[in-house]
Amino acid sequence: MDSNSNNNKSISRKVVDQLVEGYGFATQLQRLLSHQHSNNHIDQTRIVSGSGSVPGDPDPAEELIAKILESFHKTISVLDSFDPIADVSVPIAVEGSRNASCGDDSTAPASCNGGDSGESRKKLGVGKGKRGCYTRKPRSHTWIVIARRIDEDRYAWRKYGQKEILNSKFPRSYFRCTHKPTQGCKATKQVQKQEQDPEMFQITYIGHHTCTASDQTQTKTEQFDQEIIMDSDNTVAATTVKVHEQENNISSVITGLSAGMVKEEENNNGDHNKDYCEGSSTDGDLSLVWQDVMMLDDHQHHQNHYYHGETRTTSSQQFSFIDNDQLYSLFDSYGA
DNA sequence: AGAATTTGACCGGT
DNA sequence: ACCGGTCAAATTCT
Repeated sequence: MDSNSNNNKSISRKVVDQLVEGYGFATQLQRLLSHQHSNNHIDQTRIVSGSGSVPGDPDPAEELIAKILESFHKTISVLDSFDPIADVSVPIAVEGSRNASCGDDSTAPASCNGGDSGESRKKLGVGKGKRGCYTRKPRSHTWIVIARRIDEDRYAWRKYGQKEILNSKFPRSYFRCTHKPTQGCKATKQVQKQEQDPEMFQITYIGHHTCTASDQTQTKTEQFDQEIIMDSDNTVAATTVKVHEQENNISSVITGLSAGMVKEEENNNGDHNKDYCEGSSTDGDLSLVWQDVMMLDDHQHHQNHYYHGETRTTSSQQFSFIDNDQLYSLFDSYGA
């Protein structure tokens, strides 16, 4: 049992390592392509997306592509080399549809706080009506973004907690949707500086926004995904990887590099991220990059697919969402 | 004054 | 028992 789970963990670690590596390459490639794109008028033959490289020209893009392929190939090999049969059962979580009692669900009856009267709240030590009474909800839908800016998403967030995390240099901050009290929006996010690169933040989004943007500037909403993706304003931004989660959280963090401005966490106090709400940053819209990656085995260049949606091409595109359904199903099925 | 953040306490999962 | 996530009073900000 134990050895099995250890084995699983080491495998998943390998997988993640490889993915991280591949992801880094992919990011570089994007930069490269983007750079080439910006130089398009000078040297059109360099554009990789369409056709071809110049014969005899040692195209760095090609090399990167090869590395990417290799990296992801290794990943697949790792998974292949692991015999899932040995591990057997994989608890497939029911996606978060319960959420029983009090908790932060605004629709939930005030069962545990005894009506949540201000009275009872005050007597903390005295037994019931204590704060912190909630039921931990199953982590429904989470994905992780590595970004230099924590306001990348432009939603309106309110910080509700901060905590020192074991083995982490930096505390983790907890945010919930500003509209939770009014609209019961359950979206939350957690922000934590990366140890390896303190300029980068790991942002874990949990749940989708259900708030409507009635009191917000809805104009952003439709474009939200793309905004995250490219953030043309600041040239930035986030190399992102989306990670679905079923239950036994895999929290695989896939890092990426990006350049741009840094915002410290305090900036989140400010107003700049108050103006947007609604539109979900999420799955439905994200391209199925991962599937493409997984198929690189058989096919060759899919890099064009990394661009999501309407190709609102900007020279500073720096993104890539990965649909990780496949990754997760892999992880799940290997019990990672 | 109201909104947002901070921070220590508390709860639940492992 | 420990640790992470949430609550809510206190504090700070606008």
